[in-house]
Amino acid sequence: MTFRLYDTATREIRDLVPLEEGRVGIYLCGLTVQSEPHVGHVRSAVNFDVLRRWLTTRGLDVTLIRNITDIDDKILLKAEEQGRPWYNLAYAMKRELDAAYDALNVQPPTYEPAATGHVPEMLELIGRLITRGHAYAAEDGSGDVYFDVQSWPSYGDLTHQGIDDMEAAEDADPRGKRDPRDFALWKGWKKASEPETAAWPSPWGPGRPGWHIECSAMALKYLGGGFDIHGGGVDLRFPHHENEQAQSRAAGFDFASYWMHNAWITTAGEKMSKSLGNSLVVSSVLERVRGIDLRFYLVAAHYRSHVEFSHQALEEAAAGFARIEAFLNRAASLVGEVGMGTLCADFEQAMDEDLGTPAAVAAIYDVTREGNKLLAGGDSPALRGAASSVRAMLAVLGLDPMDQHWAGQGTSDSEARLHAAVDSLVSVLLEQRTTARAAKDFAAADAIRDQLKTAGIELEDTPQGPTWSL
RNA sequence: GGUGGAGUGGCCGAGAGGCGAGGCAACGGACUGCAAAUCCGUCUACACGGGUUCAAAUCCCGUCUCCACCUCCA
Repeated sequence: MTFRLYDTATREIRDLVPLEEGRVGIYLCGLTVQSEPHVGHVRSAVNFDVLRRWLTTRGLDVTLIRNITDIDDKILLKAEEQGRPWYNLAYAMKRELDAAYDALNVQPPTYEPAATGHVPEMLELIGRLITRGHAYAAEDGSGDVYFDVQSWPSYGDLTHQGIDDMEAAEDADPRGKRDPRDFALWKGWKKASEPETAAWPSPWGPGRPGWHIECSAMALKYLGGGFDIHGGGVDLRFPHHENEQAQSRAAGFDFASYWMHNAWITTAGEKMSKSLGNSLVVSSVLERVRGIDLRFYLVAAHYRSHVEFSHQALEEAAAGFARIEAFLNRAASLVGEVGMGTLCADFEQAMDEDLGTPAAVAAIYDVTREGNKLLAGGDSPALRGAASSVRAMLAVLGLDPMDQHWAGQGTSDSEARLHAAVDSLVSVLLEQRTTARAAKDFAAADAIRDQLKTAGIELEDTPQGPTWSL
């Protein structure tokens, strides 16, 4: 069985055949760090994190590069509005982003290059494009450098558009362009409105890189001239990815073999976008549910499906996840430690077919149900098998509740001690209740149960005796 | 104008010619002193109108509605 992936460029699901056997190179467009990350941003990160984890469990050596765009128009604009240096804003937002990734258990990439650290590589690439006749310095003295789309016949291939069908930019200002569709590789420094710290020296005068060239330069540097998968959100297909591909291939590199794009999360039917101001900032969503619940919600939908975000759906998902989690906890209390078991066949099959996480989750529920039936029989090899299998499958999705990563999010050392203290108190009450029940004094027994419930403690009667949880 | 995507049961959400994905909620049953939890069962859906086929949510034609991208949005 081989892993199959939907390739946006060819519009079909095809076998993933790595350029180098046993190794996979992935470049994921990260964020422009200009504001707090919202749920849509982390969806992308979570999807590619699942891809990475699955390829790794399939025995592939994965190199994942996810960049940070830490210089661009909007960063400069917002920093100006907020009256602070642009690099201060970019760094602060980068830290927010890291916190969001961590809250959702997104593994750090192999490397996370920042645009500002790769200006020499970009200049070299731009120079190469000029030499090959695919780029030119603007003739208006602006210091801009543009890619010449007319010089590259396959421009538009990735998104299957003919260049003549494309709408010209709204602002008819051609600046120094030969064709309105030409895009900037390098943007000359505008002394009047831009800080000196945002300009780097170049053969065309001081300036800063265009957005598209950043990703090409960093992908080529860390993954080589040809690599396996390039990913990002669907909106990046055009112009960003089209431009990346054009400039990279025009410079003589093969670039990405597969293009993978995740769909949107919308709110109220509209795209979640910074400019619309309807962003669901991750930190505020996490005030209502745990990070693991949000991750489960994101993983339970297929990455290419559009998701209409709602708190109700999120809470339903959390309720569903709680059932799986409860099974693992009950199993653990019977068998002791639950290890990492084997993945069931349905799960593997689902994941191999273009990361079919919805079917994979269904497979987890199947095993959970079987496991719950086995629970009545006490400790058994079958129960251990079911519990360890559930745990292993969850781990592939980054959702293992026993992973210490999640433990950090709610169980501090002092909380653990508090839990132990409450446990000893509740145990006394549970003994009293058991005695009362044995004496058929149900009024007294129920009074204890109600009392605990008022305090926020739920009881569960199991064949092995009563247990409690908050 | 160009290029794509979507419409599925009370709700969320898979599937892409034929064996009722799964989850949440609800209801019934088992278990329980009663509950909770768990298990079993019930709720047989695919925007609309045609067509192809032994068989259509799935393919074809048409219609409606919604969404995205078209030069710096995950």
